[in-house]
Amino acid sequence: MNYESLHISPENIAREKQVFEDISKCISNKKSWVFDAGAGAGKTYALIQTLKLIIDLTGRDLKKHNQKILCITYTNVAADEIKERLGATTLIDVSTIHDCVWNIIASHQKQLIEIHREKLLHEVDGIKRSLETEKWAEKYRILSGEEQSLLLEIMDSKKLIYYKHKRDNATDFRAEFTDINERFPKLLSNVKNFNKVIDCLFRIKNYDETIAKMDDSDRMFTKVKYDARFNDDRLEKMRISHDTLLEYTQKLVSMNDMLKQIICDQYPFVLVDEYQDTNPLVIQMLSSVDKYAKKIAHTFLVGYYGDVKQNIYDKGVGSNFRSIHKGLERVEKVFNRRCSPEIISIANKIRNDGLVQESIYEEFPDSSVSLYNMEVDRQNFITAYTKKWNINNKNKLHCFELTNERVAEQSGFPEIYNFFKNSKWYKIGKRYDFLRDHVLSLDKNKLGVVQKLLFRILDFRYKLGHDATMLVDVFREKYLKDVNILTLRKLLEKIQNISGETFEEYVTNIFNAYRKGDDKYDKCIDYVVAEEIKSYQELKQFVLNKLFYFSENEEDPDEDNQESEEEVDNLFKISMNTFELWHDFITDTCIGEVIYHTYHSTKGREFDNVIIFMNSRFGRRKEYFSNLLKVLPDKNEKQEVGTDLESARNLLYVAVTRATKNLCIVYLDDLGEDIQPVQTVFGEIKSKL
DNA sequence: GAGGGGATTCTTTTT
DNA sequence: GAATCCCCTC
Repeated sequence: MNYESLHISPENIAREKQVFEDISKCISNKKSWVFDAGAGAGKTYALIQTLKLIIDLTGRDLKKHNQKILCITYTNVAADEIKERLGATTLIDVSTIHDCVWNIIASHQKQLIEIHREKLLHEVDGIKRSLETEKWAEKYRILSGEEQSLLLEIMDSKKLIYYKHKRDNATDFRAEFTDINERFPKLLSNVKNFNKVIDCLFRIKNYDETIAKMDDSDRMFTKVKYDARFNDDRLEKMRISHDTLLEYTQKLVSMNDMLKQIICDQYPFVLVDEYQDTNPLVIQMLSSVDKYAKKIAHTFLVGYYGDVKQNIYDKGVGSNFRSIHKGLERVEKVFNRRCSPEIISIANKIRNDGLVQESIYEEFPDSSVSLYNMEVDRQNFITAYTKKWNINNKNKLHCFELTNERVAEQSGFPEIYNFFKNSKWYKIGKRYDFLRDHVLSLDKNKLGVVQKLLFRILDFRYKLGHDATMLVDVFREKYLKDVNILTLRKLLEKIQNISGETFEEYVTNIFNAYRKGDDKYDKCIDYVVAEEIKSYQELKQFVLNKLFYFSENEEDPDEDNQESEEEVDNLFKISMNTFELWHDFITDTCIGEVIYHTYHSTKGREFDNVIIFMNSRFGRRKEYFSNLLKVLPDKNEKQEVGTDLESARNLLYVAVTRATKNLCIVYLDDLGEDIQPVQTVFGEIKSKL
């Protein structure tokens, strides 16, 4: 969309200015505020304007007192964007909440250790309580105290064997622990419950030992560590997760007035971007600093920017916000600078909190909204709409799907996604939650080990095929220094000429020319592939080791290995075109006219042409969207708080408001008889293309 | 037909 | 890691 040609009336310009003046009044009256604005209102713009205004008003004082403005974002991407739009300034710290909070508290190790010790004790208590009450532990409870300690003793001596076979099926697992089965006959009747109990026992032991070491001031146990790369608590190793970091911070701040003062003196202004996504503990913390600052009469202003209805993450504070940080001035912006009036009107009906948006523009280009309820072949439907909306490379079509699996399928590389999904490491290893990051992340660092290797080869090939690519992108910089251009060009040509219809062929051809006397070529291949892989066979072996033989399961090597080998073979027999589509997807360079996203991943973005494919089920919740559609324009917000209805509503709101001009929703399940609510919002329900 | 146990099947996103 | 389906036993 080209918004610059759209006209805004003088009245609306004045009204928009007034909104900003409301914020500026909060600043001069020293009142914290919350800026609520629906989708497409220009929230980030307002945030940046506010930052600039604060600098204009108080920059000099801030500098004099060595103070700063703090701007907290939810993601690194958002932090980077704000930094860029802001330009160079030393008066503003922009960072994610976790970075920021860790910077503040990391030096308070003495108190952190105390909190950590308490947490460990608390966890041990909790685990003991579940062993005493939960049904899955009832077989364990039957044992006498002596038997219980004996069990722990035996299992502790077999710890490595236990972890190795933990994921085996029940029969194999029992075979490995026949001695336990003899000594405690009933205990292994349910292997899963047994595992749960043993895990608990180990954790208690670990935590107890850690507490003891902390009390002994063991050198390895004098500091609490946080590493943004890991998302799991390793409390016994003094390492905490993202959530625990916030938990500790909140505790530390609440019990330490000195720290509250340090925070408010260091950062008299704190702006929170997308506050609805922020963990409630963060809001609690800011609220308590706010209270304390008032008590000691220091300046401390918080400005929250966000939209409760765009909370689509489970852990975000969402609509609970208002009950946590009270006494805020509310600034509301009703303008929408993104969507057509038609789409705005639908979005207004989906919202149920009373915020009604209006377009800021006097006129808007032709737009369309339609809703279909029918079973469709997606491809046919998309083809029809490609014509209808005149889709081409400059006017792309964006399709929203609920799951990543479907996005992978529609984007043309289901075989690749499914290969990983069905590989042992993910499937038997129950690492389902890693799949998305490992296979589909646009951040290459987040890809899995195997995926990274495949990506390197594909990216190398892609860059060779593109004229715009600089030599430095393809070759290690070291080469460029002592090789003359002619040799380099020859080498480039040689590599460019490597062909292959499938991944197997391509890699085979790469290695056919390897170690044939061309030292420079060899080095180049070493760099791209990996030092330890010298043939297609070795590549295959690498994949097998990482994804299939990782536990070195020695039993039935024949049958097992053959099957796994076949799967890897099949992966590499897939056409190179399919791999290219995967490569384009994770580099965000899709050349097609149709681009697929999950609903969630479109947050913050906007597209001219959007088709939303929707069905009733989302995950385990079979009636996720069907329940919402039955009550769609219902304004009874309070009853919905915390329910699936609320989260479905927010997700639909986010999805719908991504569209600027053309929007089409396709509901693929039966709408049932109660179609009135859907009609009220979307008008006619079409059942034919 | 009730309940126990095993295997299989699921979503999204961020730090 | 919970929900659900399926199979088995009593």
